[in-house]
Amino acid sequence: MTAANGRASTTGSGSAGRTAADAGTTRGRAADGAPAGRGPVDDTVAAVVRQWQAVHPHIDTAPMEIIGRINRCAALLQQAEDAPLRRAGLTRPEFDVLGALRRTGHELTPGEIARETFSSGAAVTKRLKQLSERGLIERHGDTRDRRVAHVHLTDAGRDLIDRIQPEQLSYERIALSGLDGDGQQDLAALLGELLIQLEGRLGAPRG
Amino acid sequence: MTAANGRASTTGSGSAGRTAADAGTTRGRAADGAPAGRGPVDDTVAAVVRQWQAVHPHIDTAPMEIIGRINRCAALLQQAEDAPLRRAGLTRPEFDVLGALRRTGHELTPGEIARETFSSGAAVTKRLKQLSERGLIERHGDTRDRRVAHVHLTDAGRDLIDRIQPEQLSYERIALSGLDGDGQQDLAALLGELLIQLEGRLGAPRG
DNA sequence: AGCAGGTGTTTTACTTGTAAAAGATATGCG
DNA sequence: CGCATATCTTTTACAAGTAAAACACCTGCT
Repeated sequence: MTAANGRASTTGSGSAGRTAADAGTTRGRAADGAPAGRGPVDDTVAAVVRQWQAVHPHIDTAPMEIIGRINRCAALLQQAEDAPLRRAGLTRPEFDVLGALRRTGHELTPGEIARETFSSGAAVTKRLKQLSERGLIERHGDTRDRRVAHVHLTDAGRDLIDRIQPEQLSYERIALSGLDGDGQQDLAALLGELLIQLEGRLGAPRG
Repeated sequence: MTAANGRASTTGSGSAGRTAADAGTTRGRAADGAPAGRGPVDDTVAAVVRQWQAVHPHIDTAPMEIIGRINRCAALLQQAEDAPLRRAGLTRPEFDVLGALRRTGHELTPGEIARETFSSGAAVTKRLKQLSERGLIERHGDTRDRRVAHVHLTDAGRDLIDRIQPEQLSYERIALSGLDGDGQQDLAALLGELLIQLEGRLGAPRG
């Protein structure tokens, strides 16, 4: 259950949560969607940004407002998402292995699983050992190339992922429900755009 | 340098990177910004989503398209961001500690640092030990309440963070440069909205 | 005063991840 | 054929993180 980190930084991020004013918000849809009421709510990243600006009045903090928020959202969502998995006694990385096997619909080699789940081969080896001890997956060697193994879900593994995955999706839907439908679509599209750039640039060529 | 994870999952995420078509994109601004050329590029999350839809034709994959992308972006950005820090021999969590001290402008107790950086007290204890062994911070006990310690940057620590933080920001700016100015502002605003909801719901009350 | 209970920090025991090396095969080329 | 080199997976040694317990110290109440 451990090592489910929860990073949150951006250029020295973290945050407090005090203060009140308004600062790095934008035009279009922003923090002004609220009917009338109480002053603009502030996320923790905005507070951090303000602190940095007080220290270095001239810096351009735009990157922090995106990257800091991505990291912080990832951390908070992971905490929330972990709940359904915890109940099933699975870690997220383990869940990802089962998910990869389920959604591809066929056997995978450890190397393929590593690529599918963006983890190191060594980490996958460990996870596979545990998952097979729990009877959720099985492995057998390739007959042609005896270096490679093939991994597949057992019936139990398949049942488990099929039971948990919908719970997981529901959980996520609730977590995102603070954003309306349009907001969600816009956010997904923007993140997709960014991701394409990042994967092209930083991600492996991955033919 | 270790334990700088790099999670990427959403409900059994991970991804391949094959396939080509188009699927879960949205209206408004999307993957159609390219002048003419080659078919719509696809991020890895879109491919995963398609795989799931092939397996369970009726599921609503909307949450995956946001959360999966947030996680994947976070993982890729962290890799990239780590570069400048690595050169300085700092891990991200260590950098966050220095950043918190620098941006608040005053001494912090270990507990405050833990809150600022969203980490556990135990983790902070370890980081402080290392940072002080490297001469970047110093600590002294509170005279009133001898349980508490006060931590402050040394001159060396301050010089280090002041040198690295701008590099870090530049790095981040480049990483985000695939998105135009409007896209960045919209993204920051939407993430801020989401974050406010998440922090209100999942984050500690944090008065 | 004296103690029950709370708070700030560190320690302990253990889990998991990583990098690099080791194993075990495959493959290509002279 | 036979070796050098590349590939797939696992092992090894080690670095952090976590939860829970241990410490050390305050505070308030009787």
